[in-house]
Amino acid sequence: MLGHSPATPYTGTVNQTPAPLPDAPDYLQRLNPEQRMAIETTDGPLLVLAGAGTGKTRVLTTRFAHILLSGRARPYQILAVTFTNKAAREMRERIGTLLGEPVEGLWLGTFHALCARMLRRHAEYVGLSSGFTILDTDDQLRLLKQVIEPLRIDSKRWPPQGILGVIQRWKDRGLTPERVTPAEDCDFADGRCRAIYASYQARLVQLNACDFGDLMLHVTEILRTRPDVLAQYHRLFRYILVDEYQDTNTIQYLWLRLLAQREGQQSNICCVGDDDQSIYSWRGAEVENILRFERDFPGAAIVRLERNYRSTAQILGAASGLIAHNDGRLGKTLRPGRDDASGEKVRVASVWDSDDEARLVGEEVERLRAGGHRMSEIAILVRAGFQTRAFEERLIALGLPYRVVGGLRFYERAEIRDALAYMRVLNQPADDLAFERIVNVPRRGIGAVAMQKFHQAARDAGIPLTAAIGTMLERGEIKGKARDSLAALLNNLAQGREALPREGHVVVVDRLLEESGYIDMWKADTSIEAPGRLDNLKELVRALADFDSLGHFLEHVALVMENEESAGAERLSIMTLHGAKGLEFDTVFLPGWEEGVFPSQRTLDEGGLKGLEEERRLAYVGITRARHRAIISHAASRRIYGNWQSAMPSRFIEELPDEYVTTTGAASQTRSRGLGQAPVFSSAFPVTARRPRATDSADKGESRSGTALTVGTRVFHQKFGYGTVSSVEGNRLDVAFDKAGSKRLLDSFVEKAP
DNA sequence: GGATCGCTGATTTTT
DNA sequence: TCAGCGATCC
Repeated sequence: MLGHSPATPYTGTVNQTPAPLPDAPDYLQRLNPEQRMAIETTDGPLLVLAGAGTGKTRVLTTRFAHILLSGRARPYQILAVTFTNKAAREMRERIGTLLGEPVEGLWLGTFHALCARMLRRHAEYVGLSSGFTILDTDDQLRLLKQVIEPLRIDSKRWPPQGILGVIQRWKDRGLTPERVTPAEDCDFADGRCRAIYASYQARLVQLNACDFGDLMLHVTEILRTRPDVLAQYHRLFRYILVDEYQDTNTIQYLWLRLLAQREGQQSNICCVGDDDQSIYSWRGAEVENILRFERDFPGAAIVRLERNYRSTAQILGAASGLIAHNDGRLGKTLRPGRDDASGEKVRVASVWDSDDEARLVGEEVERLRAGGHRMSEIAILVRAGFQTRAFEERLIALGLPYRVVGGLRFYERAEIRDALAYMRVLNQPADDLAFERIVNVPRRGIGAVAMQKFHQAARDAGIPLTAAIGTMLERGEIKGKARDSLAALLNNLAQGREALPREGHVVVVDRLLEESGYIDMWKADTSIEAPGRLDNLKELVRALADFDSLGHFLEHVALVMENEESAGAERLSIMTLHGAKGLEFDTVFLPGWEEGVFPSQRTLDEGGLKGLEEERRLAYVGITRARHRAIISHAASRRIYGNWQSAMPSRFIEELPDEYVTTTGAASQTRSRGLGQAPVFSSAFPVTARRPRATDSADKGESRSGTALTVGTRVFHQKFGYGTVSSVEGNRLDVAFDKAGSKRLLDSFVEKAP
């Protein structure tokens, strides 16, 4: 495998560093030789291994501009793929800046957005029509439940989410129902997943809809089976650029390979990625894709970007030392791009518990703020969501402005989903899932029983729900309140649809939301959230005006679905390590580096090396987010699911090279001085609030310094109370506590019982 | 249709 | 511990 031969830095078609020509165009000035190589090696397959902070985005965008400006291709002949909308947007903007004007008609976007665009052109090949709806997670699940229901599957044992997960994983691997072999289908839902998958797909076609996975799956299937369509794209795309290649899953890989491998021509595909930052295997990403690049594209050139312009030498040293513990890497060492001998060492702080940890971080943030540090340049990066709470509480208490990144998104709010459902039915009357969502919102006296009847009628006649209800109304088969309210709703929708070309989508949607009573429903709501929801709805209608049609708007929402938050606000960010990928901050806090938290308990339980290495990459990503200052912390005891558990420092802490790290608190004692010391809280973190517990223990600890603990010794722990030492292993103890049971902990957190 | 009770299970998340 | 869910009751 490629990973075992990382010796040659550059292979294949390129072996000379282009000399920085004095007459090189402006946009190529002030790039380092590796970057120039990555940009100027335009033809033939190229893998750019771009370490954290090595100017990856700059290379990608400059390469794009270079291909255009050197006359190698027209803008629409370059396919540029990213994972997130944010990355796509950033690329588009920077290309515009480089070229001096915004460029139109680019094939630049996320895998899914590009596939949606392609699928609209060829939808008929997979039984859809070009106006198909893209379902969100909610709809997917609802649809799947409908499919499962008649099968009488025990939803306790086999939750629909689980089945949906199986289906999605198949889709990630490029498996249509026909391609799933019976052998693959036995582990879940008594071997009926394959059948469920098939009927789920059939229902989607009936609804003229597809889910997210289908965007990739359908297009790949078309490219696989329609040589004429494939040839068309081969002729179109002369160059392909891929960002974050290490995150591609199998279907994305297949899609790229189909587009790149052209009969009788070389593949001008350039993939940029970093195997050390692959942290999404649990989502189907295959690091193998990047490790295998040379085999897939023979004659591929490889360029390594290793000069890091982001972080201090100390931070890079710590991160590099850590990631060196992983096997099977493509091999890459970050070198400081600038001279930064004055940089601070990475700090590792030991604390008692999560409250202490939050207090420590809060104090340090206050200190930084007082020193003029920008709040938006500080981040607290956690492994998992539950860790954020302690920090939030502390920051609120201190009055420090923060935001938790990655909470509920705009599109996930109930009122936005409702309003979108109204628009979807307006746009496509056959959208049963959307109709179901709104039929009784606001209340129209339609219960489960009535819906059952409508469904039956629609199924029998083979028509959409709205059509079936329309027929039933005409025949007088619906009575009472339901009759009037449904007639009014269908009337609103029909009139809106008819008025659409005349009055425009903004006016029509606005009126539909008003006349259907949806807006009134929230006006009548007395809860505190209601005004906010009305604001959101106004915002949504306002956003409509940015699009030339309802269809385009819905497409955008389905694919982009993100919350455009007020940027630039002076707040520190709390987010997960995953969420921080691609970002950078002056100061980064990395709390919770404990066995069982980071690496996570689940990874430890699985016991595999792969999982652990991914956690280590996550740690690497965390450290490399910091420009100037990284502060790692670990607590000796943490409350997990309601009870206190003692925690060992993360193995990743031990893996940091000593010369780049300074430790404060208990870890420093255990790392360098060994047994018998109580936690000492470093003066590096000036204590403003009094911490009686910690201080007490430190004092007592010092008074008995030098006393070795042996098996049978009676000890006292601040949280667990009294206990007896049952084994000693270096500085690690097993203690049988009288009340709290048996725990494993660092000797420095207990003291000899009086 | 809405409130209440008890059970369960609890990383990481984009599109 | 505690939120989120489904079942149950009014």
